[in-house]
Amino acid sequence: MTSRNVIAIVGTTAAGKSDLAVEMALRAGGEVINADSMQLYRGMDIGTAKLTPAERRGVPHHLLDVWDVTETASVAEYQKLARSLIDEIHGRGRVPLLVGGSGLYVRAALDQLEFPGTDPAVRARLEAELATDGPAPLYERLRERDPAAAAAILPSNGRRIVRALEVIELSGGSFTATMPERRYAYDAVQIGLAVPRPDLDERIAVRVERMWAAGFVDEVRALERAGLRAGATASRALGYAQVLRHLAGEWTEEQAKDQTIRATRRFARRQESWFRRDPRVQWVLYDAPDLLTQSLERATPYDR
RNA sequence: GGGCAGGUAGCUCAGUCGGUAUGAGCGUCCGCCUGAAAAGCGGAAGGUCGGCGGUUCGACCCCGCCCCUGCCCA
Repeated sequence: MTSRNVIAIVGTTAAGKSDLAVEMALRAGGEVINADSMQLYRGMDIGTAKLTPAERRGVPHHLLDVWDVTETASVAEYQKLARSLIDEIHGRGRVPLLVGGSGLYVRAALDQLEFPGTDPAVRARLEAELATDGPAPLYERLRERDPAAAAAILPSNGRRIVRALEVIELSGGSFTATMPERRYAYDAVQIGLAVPRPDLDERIAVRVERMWAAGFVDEVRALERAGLRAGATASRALGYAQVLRHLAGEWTEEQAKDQTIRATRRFARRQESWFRRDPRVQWVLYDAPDLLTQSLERATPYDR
């Protein structure tokens, strides 16, 4: 039985991707590569629903706990890490299982996609400008230098305008503001775990309740001492951002919890729309009795 | 039983000194996304303004009665 080069398991948060991945890895002789932007952070365990070592059941898991919460995340860096891991696992004759709900990270690992460079100084300057003047003047400049990019970016989206200007400045060229055609860089397959809305909303609420019961607030408190507030990415993670506001006295603990549930649902909707657009994703119902079999079948091309 | 406050979008509420509701936030639905992506941004759908009468050219807004909710007094 030959299997694909790389098996990806995608879908919304709380769909059960991690557990399925372990099952599949056990059956297919695989190793898991995390594709969840927040699970890359060290110490963010409860809030990201990171599998405990016991739950990993002996299956090697990669790209967990590699960044400090004070570091800003980077897809480009993730891409390098993920790809070298894929090669490494292939070298061992094993199957890489890419698992996570960060759509862009999955594409960075699997697809032909190149990220133009960055420069902290340029970025900082543009961001400072955005902070003081708002997006309008920056957008005006973008329109002059790269009309095509400007047409694809909304005038109110300061973040994307800044990045576009940064790339243009550094490269002297233009910024590709639309995602390229989907082309795998590997012989990959993506399995999507589909969860009907009502179930999904319920699962999210349950998950958040469990996080709280498991001592999530203490986890955030400890990370706060480790500099979480200074982390541009980690401080904005679902749950962490809300608890931070509670710790600052802005919200009660109950409010922080409710807001976390809301925000997570909103996020799950964004994840759905991201993965739904990718016609290559093969969907399986999260609670199908033969979920594992179905998933393994899809990971095994009989047509060659 | 009496008094007061209130009944406007799924929820919490603005608002109109009578002239077809610019309604807002949240929620819902949909879309975008190339070095922060659990981030960032955009669009749409939702209301017989508690009910029935009356006054008026015209009522969500004024009047009457009724229903519902909350508080207070008996």
